[in-house]
Amino acid sequence: MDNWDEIRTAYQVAQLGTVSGAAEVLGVHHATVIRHIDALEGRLGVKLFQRHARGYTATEAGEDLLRVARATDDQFSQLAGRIKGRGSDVSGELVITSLDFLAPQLAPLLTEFQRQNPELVVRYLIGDRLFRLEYGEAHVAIRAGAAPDQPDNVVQPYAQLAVGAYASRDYVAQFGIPQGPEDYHKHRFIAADNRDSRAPYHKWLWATVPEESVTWRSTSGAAMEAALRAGAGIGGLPAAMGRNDPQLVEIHAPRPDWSSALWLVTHVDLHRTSKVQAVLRFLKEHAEDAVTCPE
Amino acid sequence: MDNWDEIRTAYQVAQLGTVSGAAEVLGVHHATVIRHIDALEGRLGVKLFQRHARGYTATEAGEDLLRVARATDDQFSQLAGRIKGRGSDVSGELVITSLDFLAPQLAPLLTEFQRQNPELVVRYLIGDRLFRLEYGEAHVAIRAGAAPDQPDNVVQPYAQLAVGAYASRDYVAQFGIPQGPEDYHKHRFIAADNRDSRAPYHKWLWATVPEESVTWRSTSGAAMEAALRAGAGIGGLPAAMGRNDPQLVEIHAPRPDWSSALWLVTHVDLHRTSKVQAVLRFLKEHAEDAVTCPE
DNA sequence: GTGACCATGTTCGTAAATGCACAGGTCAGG
DNA sequence: CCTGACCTGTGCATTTACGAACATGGTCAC
Repeated sequence: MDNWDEIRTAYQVAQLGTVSGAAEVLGVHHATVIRHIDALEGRLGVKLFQRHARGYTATEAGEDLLRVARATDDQFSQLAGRIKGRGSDVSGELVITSLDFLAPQLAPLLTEFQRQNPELVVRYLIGDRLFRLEYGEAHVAIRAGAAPDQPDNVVQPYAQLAVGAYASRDYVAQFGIPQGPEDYHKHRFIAADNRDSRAPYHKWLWATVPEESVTWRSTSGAAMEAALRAGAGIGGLPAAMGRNDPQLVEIHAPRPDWSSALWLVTHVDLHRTSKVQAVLRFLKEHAEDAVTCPE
Repeated sequence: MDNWDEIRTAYQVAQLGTVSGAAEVLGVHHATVIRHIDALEGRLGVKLFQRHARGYTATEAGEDLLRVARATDDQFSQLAGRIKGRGSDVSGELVITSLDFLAPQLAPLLTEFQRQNPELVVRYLIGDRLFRLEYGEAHVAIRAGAAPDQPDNVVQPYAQLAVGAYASRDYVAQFGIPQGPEDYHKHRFIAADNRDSRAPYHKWLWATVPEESVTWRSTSGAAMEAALRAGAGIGGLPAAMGRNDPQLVEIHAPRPDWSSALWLVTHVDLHRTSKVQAVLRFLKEHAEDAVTCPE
């Protein structure tokens, strides 16, 4: 039972009773309708209609087809409504991914966006691996560093992430604040456990701070943040986080050479959907509030 | 949501995950598959798939389509099975029509046929009007008289209906048996209330019997038969009926010029179906047993 | 009866859908 | 690092399917 269009044609004929009427509804020539019916009957080996001067009347098989095809037509109509509806409003799932250290800033933003679009289900993916837009794992990714140049990905500049150095009040009470690089050997630093990290702050860190002073290392940004708050040492943080937290002390104000670019990345197939467009617009409008830090 | 073939194509792509795989299953070129997808997405205004080098993965809309189309595919498969099955065995309805006076002979035949095909539902239509094969009102019609020459009707000779003249025992006891036409004016005859009837017996009757002796007239064959049994007069009956009924007396043996031809008529669209073929074969095999009367 | 109208059915030229060939890319395995 | 297999994507030639016109037959109203 291949060639669903012929079934659709037969369905209209069965419903209307005439070839001409079906042809008009379907927007094709009545010769086409006749050919479809003949082909379908030939393939099935059963007459679906009895031909007479007043039109076509369905046989038992035709009546059976009429019932099935009517149900199919309904289902397809509903499907089209759902799909088109989904296309024009912001609902369903929104899957967004980023590096973990952006989670504290992004989560409130996404929550507000969800408040504006109650139909939305937010899935905020953070993992040790990069989620791949090409496989549909996420609608939007927020990436840091050099501009991604993946084909099929639409890249927009999002914000410049201001990064400063912070420590907990406990740490400052115990170790003080370094007045310059000459004091670094007397301090403890937190860093990513990855010498090849391309993040500007970490490149600066490994180049400037004595290795023996980098006493707390982790592959997890969240773990590093937790260690920082627990007083393990001085760590780089987005300025928006460090400055708004009364428990943290700013060791170094954000420096231009520590900042890294943030990019909004979407797959080209999803970029033009209204849902993705809406979230991109929202994120860009609120970028300065949350991610960058005014000097 | 027109063009069901594109939905079917998208369904296969969603199920298999690759354009090439879907193309192979569908028996078309993969370029065709791509064009179908593009056309469908363009019409819906929504991306159904995300393209990447390893294939296509369905978006939410594509997943929705997948569910609906899978159900449709199942239903169409079942439909094809039913229709093809219906084509190769004898089941469902068998609608047959005839003139009413043949009912006593046909009914037992149809019952036996139904016994051989238990799946069959027999609808034996008899009415004051001729049921029309062209409109699908019946699968098989049994007609009497001259060969019908309706277009689109397949006509086969069925049997020669032997007609004799009969009366009830009561009538014979009262009036006796006419020895020849000269006695007819002393008898009572039953006839169709239609001087233009083309039935051979009735044409003979109106031409031979004095009009004042035709004392019981009806437009209904069943009513005439009932009147005959009630002793209203002498009437023509199929010999198979009159001779097998001990309550009836044969006034005249069947005469060749009274007999009329019976025809099996089917609509050309139904004639080749196995169900119709089966019933036609059965009726012809049992024609001599029930309808004609061996001399 | 007769003409108007509507239906199916067929033929033929054309346009749209299809198949083909090739390019470009990714991924897995040696 | 390279190679082969497999996927998508695209321009071009071809075939299939379609639409226009006409023929034919039947029904209904007048």
